[in-house]
Amino acid sequence: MNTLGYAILGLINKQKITGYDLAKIFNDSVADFWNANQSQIYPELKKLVQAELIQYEVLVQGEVLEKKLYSITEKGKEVLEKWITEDEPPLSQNKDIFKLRIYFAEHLNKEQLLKKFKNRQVRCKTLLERYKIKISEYQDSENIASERLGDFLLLKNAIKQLEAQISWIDESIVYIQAKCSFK
Amino acid sequence: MNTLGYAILGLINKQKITGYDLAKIFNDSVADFWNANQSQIYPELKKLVQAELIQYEVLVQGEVLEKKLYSITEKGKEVLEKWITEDEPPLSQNKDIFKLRIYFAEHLNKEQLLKKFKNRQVRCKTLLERYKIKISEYQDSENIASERLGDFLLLKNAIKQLEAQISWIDESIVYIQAKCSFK
DNA sequence: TAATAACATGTATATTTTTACATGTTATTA
DNA sequence: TAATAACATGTAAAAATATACATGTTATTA
Repeated sequence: MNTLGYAILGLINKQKITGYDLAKIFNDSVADFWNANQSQIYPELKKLVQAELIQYEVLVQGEVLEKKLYSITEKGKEVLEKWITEDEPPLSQNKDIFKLRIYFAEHLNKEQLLKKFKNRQVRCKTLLERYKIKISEYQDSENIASERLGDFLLLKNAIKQLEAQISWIDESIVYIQAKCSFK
Repeated sequence: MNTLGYAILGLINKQKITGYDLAKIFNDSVADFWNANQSQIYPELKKLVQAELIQYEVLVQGEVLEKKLYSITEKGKEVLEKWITEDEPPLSQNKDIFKLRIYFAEHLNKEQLLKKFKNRQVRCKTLLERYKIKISEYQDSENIASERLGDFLLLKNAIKQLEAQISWIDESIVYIQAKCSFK
């Protein structure tokens, strides 16, 4: 079974959920460390049902619209538990087109390079603001329910990473501006 | 053309190089923001040759071993230049199994969770040391040749990101240890 | 009430990436 | 000199992922 399967299993374990809402979670909350689109999610759900790791009940909304509400099975819980406690793979490399282009920075002149950094800066700051709003919902960080612990820790992580990213961008901009020997 | 093609093009543009050495670069220097293995690299090289973006000369090493030394063409330079100056795609999401598991932290008890974090801590610190050694080669950071500017900036980035990661891990460990309400 | 946004589930196709295989050479070192 | 690690190029097949399509429903709002 692949990682996406476990990701879905873990999300379904948190709450009964439809495929559609799973897709939304992959685009929102979880997006910082995993993602998937609906064309992956629906087939994967089918596989998980076949493997008897999840099951579903059909709800009818309105007159006819059927939606499948998935829940985890006992077998699913066991499989999930086992996977979570497995040893970690090596540190993952993160593909990043922006960084790849910066790596080839010699092709850019000062203005072009600065433009790239400033564009990235805006994007990072925007995202950081979003995360900060999210984390402000955890006022009482001393006393977080265990089912929200993961969310909280990863939100902290995302914020730290973004702050580091922004700090790097700021320093790079200063460095590039100061550098006169530039084509 | 896909991003890997541009990555290879950019690397070949820095220096004439063999497929084998490209693979090494993808596992070493560039690994922090892009990677590829030989089964992707060789077919991609073929495509680039067909598209006349690169060319090669055959070198003979020892008695019979032929190796292909690739270099960029004028057309290749133009294509590369154009790609580098393109607008950036949205911030990329980085899939990370460790974070995914932490997101499901409610399944772990205190010791298990701490073990995961401490394991990650060691790996990050090891990598950080490697990067710090690398960056120490740039003593005179005021005066870096433009063809090494990208390397330098990205090394800085990798170090900042790792430091942020480690700081997050440290704080998380303290937080988890202090948290008594734990199964 | 008509238009539209959001909800909901899926398939088909193409692309990308990984894993494993397959073959042989050259340099090092025990 | 025999064994081995590193060098070197590639293919086959499987798995994962992305893009686009296809269809229809329900809730909102102008």
